[in-house]
Amino acid sequence: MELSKNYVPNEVEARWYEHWLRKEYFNSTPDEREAYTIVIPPPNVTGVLHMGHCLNNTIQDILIRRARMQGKNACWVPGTDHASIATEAKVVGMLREKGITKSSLTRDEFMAYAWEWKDKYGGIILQQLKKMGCSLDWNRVSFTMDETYYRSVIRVFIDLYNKGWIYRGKRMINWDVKAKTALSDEEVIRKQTKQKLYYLKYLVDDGQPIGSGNIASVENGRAYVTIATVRPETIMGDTAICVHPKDERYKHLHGKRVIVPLINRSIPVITDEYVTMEFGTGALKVTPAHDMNDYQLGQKHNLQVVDIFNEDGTLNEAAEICIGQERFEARKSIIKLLEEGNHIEKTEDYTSEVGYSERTDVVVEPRLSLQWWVSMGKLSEPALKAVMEEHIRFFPPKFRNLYRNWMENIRDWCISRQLTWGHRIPAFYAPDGSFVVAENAEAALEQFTKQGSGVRLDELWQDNDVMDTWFSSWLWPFEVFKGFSDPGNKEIRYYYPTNTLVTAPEIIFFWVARMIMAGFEYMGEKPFHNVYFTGIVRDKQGRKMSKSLGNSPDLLGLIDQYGADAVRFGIMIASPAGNDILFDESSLEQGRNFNNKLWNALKLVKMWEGRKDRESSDVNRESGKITEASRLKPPNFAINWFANRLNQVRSEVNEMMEQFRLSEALKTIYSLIWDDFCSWYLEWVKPGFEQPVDAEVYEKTVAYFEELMELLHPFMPFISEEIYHLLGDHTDDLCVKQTVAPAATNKHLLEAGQLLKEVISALRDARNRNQVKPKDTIKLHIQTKRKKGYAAIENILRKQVNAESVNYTDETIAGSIVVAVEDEKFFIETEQQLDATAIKAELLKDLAHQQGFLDSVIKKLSNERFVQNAKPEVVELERKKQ
RNA sequence: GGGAGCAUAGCUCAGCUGGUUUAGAGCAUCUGCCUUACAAGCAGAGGGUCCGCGGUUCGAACCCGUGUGCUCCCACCA
Repeated sequence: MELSKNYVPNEVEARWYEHWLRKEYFNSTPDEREAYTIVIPPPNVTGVLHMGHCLNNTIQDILIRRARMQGKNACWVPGTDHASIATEAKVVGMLREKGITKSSLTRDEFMAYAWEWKDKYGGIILQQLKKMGCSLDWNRVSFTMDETYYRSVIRVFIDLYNKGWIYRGKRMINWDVKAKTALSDEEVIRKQTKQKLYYLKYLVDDGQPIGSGNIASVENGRAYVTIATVRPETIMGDTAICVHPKDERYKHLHGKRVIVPLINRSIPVITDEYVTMEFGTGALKVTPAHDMNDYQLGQKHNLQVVDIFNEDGTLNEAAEICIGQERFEARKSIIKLLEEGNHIEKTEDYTSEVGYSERTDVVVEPRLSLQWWVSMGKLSEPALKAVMEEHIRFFPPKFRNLYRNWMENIRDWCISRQLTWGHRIPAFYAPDGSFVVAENAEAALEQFTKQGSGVRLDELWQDNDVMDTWFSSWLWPFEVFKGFSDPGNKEIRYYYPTNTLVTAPEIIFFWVARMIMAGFEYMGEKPFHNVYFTGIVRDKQGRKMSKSLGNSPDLLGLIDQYGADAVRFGIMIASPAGNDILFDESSLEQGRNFNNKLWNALKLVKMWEGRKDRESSDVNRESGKITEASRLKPPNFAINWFANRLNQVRSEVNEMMEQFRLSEALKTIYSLIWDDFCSWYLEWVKPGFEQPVDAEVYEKTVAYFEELMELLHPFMPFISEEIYHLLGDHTDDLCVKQTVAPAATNKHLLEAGQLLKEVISALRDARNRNQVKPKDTIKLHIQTKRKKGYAAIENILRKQVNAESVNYTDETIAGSIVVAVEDEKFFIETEQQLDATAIKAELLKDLAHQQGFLDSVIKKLSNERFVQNAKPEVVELERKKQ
């Protein structure tokens, strides 16, 4: 068969993925084997594949494929997340294009559009994962709003409510005035923002009437207090002024009242140690309705709460002035009014962090609102313990500290969202405002009736809010196996706890921590044994990849250009667990080059296929002459050495994989293939041009190559499968080939191989330095105590350094290039004119290095305290160096 | 403000229990090669104040202290 010059991935990839699917290799059902389970972190239905997914899913596929080849029942569950905010935004956008506003639709109508959108676009990302070679069990695709899943989410809500852990409370929340929704703390992005700090004068209320109209001026002679604020538009919500109790400047104000400018409301001066005396003027305006801290202060001091904003961020009647204006408009108007009234003492530029909505990028408004909350105290206890006691292991372990810190300071979780797409809160209200929590209206009515309420079914209405998306995805590891909806079923018993969760550290609190909590609460067992945290994929300059920066490469384009294996290689080669990856296309090039290297090695071996010769020996391969050395069949050394080297690396790779050192494992395999196999082994056994190849050499080489492909397969599944089949007529597939444990290795043989490599490199270096042309042959003289050992490798050595002859000598050969490796000496005799001074300089440099090394050893050994204190084996080691 | 982490070659990273470490790898660079598998290649080479300072130790890239710089998380002062 004619093989193309270079490896062409696209056709190969499509063909093999199709084949694997047809053979149903990725499908799993419970059986007697050990299960190895991974649930995919469900991407948003709105998502398209990006570099983060690429990294994350490549890692999962490596783990799953490896487990599959180790005889485990590998099950990787795919699925998507309904992503309420993101999806609703998409659907609203789509409707807008059609000229439909969301408010003109009923809930059911909107949901119909949303489902239509989901069915049309929601599966794109899963299709893209196939291009990457991901071996997901496609019979198990789950969605967080599947019928039973949906019902489970509702029932979990009801259960937690009945346990008293879900409550409805008026709390200060982050409000997105554009999306008109509550945001979780995690959805608020804090950004340094330039602002102005206004110093406002509040008159002390001395019982004197304020000037006419409703704008009071600060008149000469009247006492006032100055406060600093960046939000003058909220002064109408002020219900107190607060100073530090120990602040001497304001002691005279204790117990007094002051007057809010413009609206002339009289408010008390309170004292609290919360106030920082050094900041601003040391006097703080307290606006409980519009600031998190002020709210807490207000509660502590029993202050009135005056909410001056509507839900869209415009001012309401309670503001008394500027009613209907948008908050930033109102700020301008108020400043103007304050200036007119001489209430502004001064303004300063000021930079501080302001919260912005992750979704709409508008400034978040702290707002009092009735929301649904989960009290986290009880839930977090076992979840914290499991990680601290390493029942769940984190890779890298440094994230345990982060986790503990958060879990120990955990706050209640606001789970209601003012959206339509999602799991609707199962609370039903009667016209009098009372409510019950129930699975449906009929069940709700039953409860009302039991309570003695005479409410009718048609009078009940259900809460319009939906739940935070994470309130569904925290059930993911067990509900994909129906562990909650069908407790104790065969699948959940077999697959749960899952083995490894692979995810980004960014969502350790959003998702990982909550899954652990839900797992313990509903399955009585942790959801996974290990958590592998990937890094964040950044661009070359270290910036996070984002749509707005436009630095996010088109992944499918990259797969087209380089091939999926090369992309997998490129993303994995330099990404230890937990380390951010500075993504650079050059690593994909490296992957593509590696593909080619494999391809060319295949071409070489295939060339031998028709030329194997059972009768041949090294004799006719070299020159036809029978010599003493050639009867020793030098390739035996190469064959035996590589068998050992292969086993050695396989053990190393096993160890690395156990420790989740994936990129190191890949590097090790890369080097085994490129250096040991291609650069050394193949060169050592390669017959001369158009010479036949020894049948044993051929067969062993093919076997080694197949083993290498087996080792590589989890990382680069397509090319390894392709080469495996091109190497031989296999009826099985590498994808499901069962790996046997690596054999023990022969230490001496490995050391001999290492020495041979070093000798060859040293001799080549000497040739290079002395400008001996590659084509020019040399005469090699070896001064060694181990002549016997050289017999086995002499032919390899001769070929590798282009020597026309190899002799053994006890004496120095005059006029030759001297090379020393360990305690062996080599003399290169050549026609080449030698530069004696250069050679001497080289030798002296080397001697100095050796001497320095020796000196350090002698120094150590002559140090009595070293000999006394160091471990005997260490001393022994140093003695040997001498 | 509280917490965590990082700093090793131009770049990305190894270096696990302090001792074969006068510190390694890949990429990049340089030199020489179109050598019948591969120039997307081959053969070699150069490249380091292990962030600074102090300490512990017979011995420190590694342990301790401290300083500097960077990253992330949490909480935030109006």
